Amino acid sequence: MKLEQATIKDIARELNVSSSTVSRALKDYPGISDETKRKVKELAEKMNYRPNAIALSLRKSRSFTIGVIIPEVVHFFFSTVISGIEEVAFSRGYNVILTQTNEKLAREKSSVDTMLSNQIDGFLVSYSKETTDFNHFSRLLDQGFPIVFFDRVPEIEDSVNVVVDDFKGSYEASKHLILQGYRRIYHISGPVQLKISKERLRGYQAALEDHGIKFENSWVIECPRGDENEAKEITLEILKTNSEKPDAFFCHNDMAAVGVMMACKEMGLKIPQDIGVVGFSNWQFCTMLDPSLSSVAQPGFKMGAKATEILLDIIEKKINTKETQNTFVLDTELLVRKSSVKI
Amino acid sequence: MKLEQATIKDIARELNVSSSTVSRALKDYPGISDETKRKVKELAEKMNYRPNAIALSLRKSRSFTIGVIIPEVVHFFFSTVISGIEEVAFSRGYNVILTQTNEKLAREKSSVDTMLSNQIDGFLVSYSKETTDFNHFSRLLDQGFPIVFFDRVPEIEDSVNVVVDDFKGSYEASKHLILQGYRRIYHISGPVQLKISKERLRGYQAALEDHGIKFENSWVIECPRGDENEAKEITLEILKTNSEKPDAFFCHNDMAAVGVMMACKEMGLKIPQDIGVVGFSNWQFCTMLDPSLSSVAQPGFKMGAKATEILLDIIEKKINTKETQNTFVLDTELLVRKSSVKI
DNA sequence: ATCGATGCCGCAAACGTCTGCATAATTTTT
DNA sequence: AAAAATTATGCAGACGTTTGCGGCATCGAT
Repeated sequence: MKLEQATIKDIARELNVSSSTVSRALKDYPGISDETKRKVKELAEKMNYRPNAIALSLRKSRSFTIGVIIPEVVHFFFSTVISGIEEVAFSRGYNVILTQTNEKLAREKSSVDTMLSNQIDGFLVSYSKETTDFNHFSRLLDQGFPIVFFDRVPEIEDSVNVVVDDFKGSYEASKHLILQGYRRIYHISGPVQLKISKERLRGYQAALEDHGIKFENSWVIECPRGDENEAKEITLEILKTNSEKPDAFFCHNDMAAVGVMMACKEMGLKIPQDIGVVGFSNWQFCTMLDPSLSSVAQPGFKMGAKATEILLDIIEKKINTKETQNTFVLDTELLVRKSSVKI
Repeated sequence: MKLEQATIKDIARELNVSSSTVSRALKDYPGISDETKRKVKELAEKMNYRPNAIALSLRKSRSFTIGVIIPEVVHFFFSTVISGIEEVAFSRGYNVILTQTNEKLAREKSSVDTMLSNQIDGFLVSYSKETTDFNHFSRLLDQGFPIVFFDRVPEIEDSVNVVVDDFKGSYEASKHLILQGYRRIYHISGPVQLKISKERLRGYQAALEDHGIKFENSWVIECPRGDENEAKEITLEILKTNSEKPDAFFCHNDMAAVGVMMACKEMGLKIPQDIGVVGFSNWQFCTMLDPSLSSVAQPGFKMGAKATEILLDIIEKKINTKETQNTFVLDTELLVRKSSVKI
């Protein structure tokens, strides 16, 4: 059953005027008498007229819709980003259509295609872990199509990016561990192909060097999936085999940190007395853990809002991609909790 | 900068045929020679032709898009529902446009409006905590517009709903606590205006009665916000003032359960030895807590998938709203972990 | 040679809205 | 009183697709 929606034509017929007049009256165009405007608006109200956005899109070749592509909504961080995106988009009269890639490249590509088919005005993208080739995006960028990348950003010339300062956040977290007296600080790192993984690793290394701690390659362990089970396995492995044991872990994300904590408990090690732990992203559960987990908070809402503002400015030609700075960096905040404070 | 997209007309001009022919050739309609089809398809490929979904929507008065309205994406449960929705929608050729209401009625209403403006083919709705009047939905239902409600469902005649068996899940969880030897089982309940809150309360009461435990009204405490801080406050209050102390808590959701656990720890009570705790929803963090939290798992993905299947069937007229059963109930699963097993 | 059937394709209208241009009616200016 | 300016409205075409209908060949059968 289709919804019988009143159209401009219906109003026009009823009032014995042309659809042009109705269209202009509704939009308060000049050159329409106040009397006519009043009648049109009244009837529109009465007939519960609702403009057909599809027809408008076709006519204007603009859909007032932006496409958002993210890896997974279940990630707390991404879900806060979404809120920021919606907030700005709605307040500026845009709709949001969203798809998650589930970290699959194929899904990412097909999402791009169907969104383009739907004539979206621009993209907001955080790409999948599988994505190493950015042709499907750079092709569009070359044609001048508006895209803003956030969080996970590509290394493409001229792409507009919004990121958090992973390096600094990572540096601060590592420094905090050092100042607390931890010395043998291991790093559970993320998948190396992601730029954020590299940045977080760099921050960690820089902090160690700056504080005169000689850094060992064996202290860095990659944890590609980044979930707690993987991290737990890896940590157990380390705690059981390594001759010189770690006394702290700085983790690429909070899930990994949980894995580390579980492994430590299993080995009878006390946190934070024997082992310090710091995570990244500040998931909701950080405060619920025992001990509560120190973490680097990423401003998800702000990132979503900022990225959207930039994208809409580009779409509305308020800024020019070629002229604008192309990477916007947001600050993180280190939240110190019990897991990293020696008593 | 707009994307210069090739249209059917462009292909037609290039090949000296009419747009009708191109349209039909692309869709393998009968009555077009194989030769022409080949040429059209080849050129379409070469020109990177992508159908304009907007034009199609206008022509067909169908957008192949469904609108999803949920309270908040940060809720783990809802984010899994979204995955289920996307999965089914995409596989059946539909797009998804999503908005969160942030539990605000005004936002819910305006979302309905803009989505209707965008000619969506149907709604998938879990309404906000503020919503007590369902006129904005029942009006549409009366006109035969396809809507499926999930999780939070209204008590409207003829509305099609997908829910989990809150009663049974709640009953099983409470029974489990009883069988573990807990007797003075308190219930931290959700906002009373939500049907799910009522159902969970009923299940809890029924379990107690069936096992000969005399039920006291003071054992049920409403926790409207449902976050851990609120629950913690309330629990501390109970533990400090009540003369006859509880020996277990069955909570309306996992966040509340965390609050209970924090309060117990603060009071020096051991879980599960002194106090048993069971939550609801099985958030990711349940396994990360210490002790791990027993919880009633809701099949979020399945719920999203099921609701979408039903909605699309209604849209495509495969089923008739009047004839079909109108409430689909999915089973929950009690996941017993350490927080509720006396050792 | 005629007829009917069949295969291939184009015309034109429609979906709902906007907008440049023309037109008609009214008022102002000279 | 005629010309010019202003005001209020309508016409028609466009955005990109689909689709009912009709037209023109070609072919086989009678």
